[in-house]
Amino acid sequence: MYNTKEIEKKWQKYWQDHQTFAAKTGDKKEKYYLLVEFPYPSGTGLHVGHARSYTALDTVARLKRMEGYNVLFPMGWDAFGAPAEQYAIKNHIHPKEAVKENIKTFKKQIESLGISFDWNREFATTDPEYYKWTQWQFLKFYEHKMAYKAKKNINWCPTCKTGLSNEDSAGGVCERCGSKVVQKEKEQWMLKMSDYAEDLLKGLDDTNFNKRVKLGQINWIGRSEGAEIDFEIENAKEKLKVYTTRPDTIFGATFMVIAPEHPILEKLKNKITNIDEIKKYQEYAKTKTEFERTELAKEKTGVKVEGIKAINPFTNKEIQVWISDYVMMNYGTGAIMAVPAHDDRDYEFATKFNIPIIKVIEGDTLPYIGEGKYINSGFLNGITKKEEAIQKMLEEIENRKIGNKKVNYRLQDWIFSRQRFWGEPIPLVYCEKCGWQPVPEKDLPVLLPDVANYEPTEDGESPLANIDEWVNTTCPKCGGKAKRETDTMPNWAGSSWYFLRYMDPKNDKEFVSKEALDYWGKVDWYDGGMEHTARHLLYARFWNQFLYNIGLVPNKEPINIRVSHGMILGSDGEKMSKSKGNVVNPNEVVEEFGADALRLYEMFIGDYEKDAAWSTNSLKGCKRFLDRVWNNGEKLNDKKGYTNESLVHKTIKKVTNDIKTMKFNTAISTLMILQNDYDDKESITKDELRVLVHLLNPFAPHITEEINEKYNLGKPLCESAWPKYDEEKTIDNTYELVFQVNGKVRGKETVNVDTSKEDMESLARQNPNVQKFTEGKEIIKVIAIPGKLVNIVVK
RNA sequence: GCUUGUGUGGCGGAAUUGGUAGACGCGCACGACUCAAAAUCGUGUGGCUUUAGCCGUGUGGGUUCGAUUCCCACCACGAGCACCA
Repeated sequence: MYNTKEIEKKWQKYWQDHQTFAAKTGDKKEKYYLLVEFPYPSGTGLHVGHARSYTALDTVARLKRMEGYNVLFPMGWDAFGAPAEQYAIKNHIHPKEAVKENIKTFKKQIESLGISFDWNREFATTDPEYYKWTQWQFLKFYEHKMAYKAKKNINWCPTCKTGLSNEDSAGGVCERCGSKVVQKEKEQWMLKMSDYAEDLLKGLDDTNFNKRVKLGQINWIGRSEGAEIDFEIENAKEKLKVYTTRPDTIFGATFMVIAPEHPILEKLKNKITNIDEIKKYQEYAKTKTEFERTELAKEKTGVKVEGIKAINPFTNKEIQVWISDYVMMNYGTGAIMAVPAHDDRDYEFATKFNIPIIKVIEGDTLPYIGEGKYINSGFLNGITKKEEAIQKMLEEIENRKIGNKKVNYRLQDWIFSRQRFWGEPIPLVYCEKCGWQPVPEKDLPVLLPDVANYEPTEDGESPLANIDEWVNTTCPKCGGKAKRETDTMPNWAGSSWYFLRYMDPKNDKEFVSKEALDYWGKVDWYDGGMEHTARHLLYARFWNQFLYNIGLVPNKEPINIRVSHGMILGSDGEKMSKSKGNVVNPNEVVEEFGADALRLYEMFIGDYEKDAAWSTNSLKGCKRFLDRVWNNGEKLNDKKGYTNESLVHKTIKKVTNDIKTMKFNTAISTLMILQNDYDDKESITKDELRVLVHLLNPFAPHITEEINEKYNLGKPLCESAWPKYDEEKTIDNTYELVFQVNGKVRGKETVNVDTSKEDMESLARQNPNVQKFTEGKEIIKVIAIPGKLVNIVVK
């Protein structure tokens, strides 16, 4: 038989020695840029899920190369992040050491799968040569007033004295110590992503993302059309501005609700008679974690603001003002007009606190959300169409100058600060005299200090704040004493532009050369996990659009196609995890069955975009198929060409199309059908074997190259042109004509493709079994579809 | 709750400008080889009845000569978002 380990090693070395996968910037061939999300090199090593997506795009990459494209298929490491930092704190080593080790393991594992990455372009986000440019780009944001500092709440563990990500504070408790997480206000660097909401939405039209990916983006941006309307406050000059998508229901607005943090409370505190109670509620709202606000706060809470009243501008009636945490300060204006008859939340609130409810749209139940006839609504009465009522109301609001149309987005500005050690330092310094100053370009990168011992600070600052010799510096403007910003960038920063760097990874003069940007253009095909299709993709698009707007990149949208692969689950159908004991280690699979069998199986497992459960038996089936392909070598004859031409040409056509449309499983089953045909033959030609191993090569690159060489079928497959099919030869001369009576199959006959409808019909009538079912019955209709069937309808 | 996707044999899954449902693989059964087992090869494999047929793609209806495919209602499961006004 054959030794998978020897074969794999041999061909991996061949590809390395011949630089088979090196992409050439500026090459005359047409470019094709394939990208898989670079992994976080965790200590646990490669997951079979990584193998799935890498193999999938590797298959496409190998096909595209053989079709004559200059393929860029790079790989790198997204290596900043909390796990490396925590590991380092615990073991008193620098995180870069841990990262180095993990990358080594990961790389070795990926290489053992024979993925055709161009390793010449490898880098890690943690390389100073890389994060220099991440910092440089941050300064571009700063320079264009797209970065600013603002107070924001962070999840805070009072015991560990550290800020926590939402993931680390799931369930409202600190993941490490179990203490209750609270909200703490902190000054943070922000990127003005909300300015780009409309562009990020519109830009989707210039991409070929599939529906589910586009929807993810659209939901995240969350565009809504409505109006801002001013409500007067009795006895005060202040007006209360609300945002609503339903101005048509304003006659039913019987109270107002404002967010606990709303600034008007401070402005009107002298008029508010229950200010202590209000303050108490504000405190209560602040201590609530995100978890409590969503999970536990099923019941509405709130406090009536005594002493002030608002006026409904259309009914001119006094209405109550309440504060409640179901209104968010960071969306709209932080205040709403509540229409309890026609909004679930307002209804719940009004019933709980006995606030009047006025119906303005006819309907049987309360709250009634649907469309209907307007009542109790002055000039809107009698209208039945929502759109019409909204339009009329908007005109009236603008005529009376009490408000205007307004589009809102859920998309918020990007909180860009992290109080962590293991991230890109934000390259700014603070000078008492000159304020915030960017670090000059010549001083980039701002390196992380080489210390092995660092602990979180008492007050939630980054661990960097404790390292005096690093913090203290001079002001680039006045030369006086200054302090560095100690916050670092989020993990998302480095991954927001890495696809650009791959185009020109060694450049120490620019983040990417213009030449490389112009040559490689967009990422043609980007694959990643479902968990990244919302945020990461949005961040990357935002970052790129910003670079485009300041003239640094040639395309506004950086990615053409984005696909999201399904997960590989354990054999029990559950997500793989150590605790469940259902983890499959790709190393062990390669060891026992070989890389080709693993690759083939992961592509055969099912629909690429869906989750799939691991099955070692199915894997063995794929291995058996490879063995049968190998055994073809035993029965080669001296003849030339294909004995079953139409099957071969059909196979070439289907495999080619299926790979390009990600139907990897059916591509493989088509190859299995071809092999089954060869198995039925006494002997096969070299041409027949060559075409099979060629088509199989993108999936199983090692064994196919070995067979090709062993039987002198031709030059190495990776250096040969992809097989072409002849459309004419895929068409059969005959087909199996189906006879139906009343839609049921009653007989079949092989006929010539050009059999006329008349002949088809008479063949059907002559068929004994058809006669049996039509005998003594009245024939109403005969339908003849050439190439398919004849259906006789009887009564 | 909203948005969205998916429901096909014992299992993973094929097939949709509406036209032979179950390709391919796994598993299983029987047979060959073997002292025996594994591996391999061959045959069969949706269910029910057997010369032929009936039923069958989550459930109920509809359109059609013909529906896994189109339409309506419902059920189940998964994913994403989650008090966004």
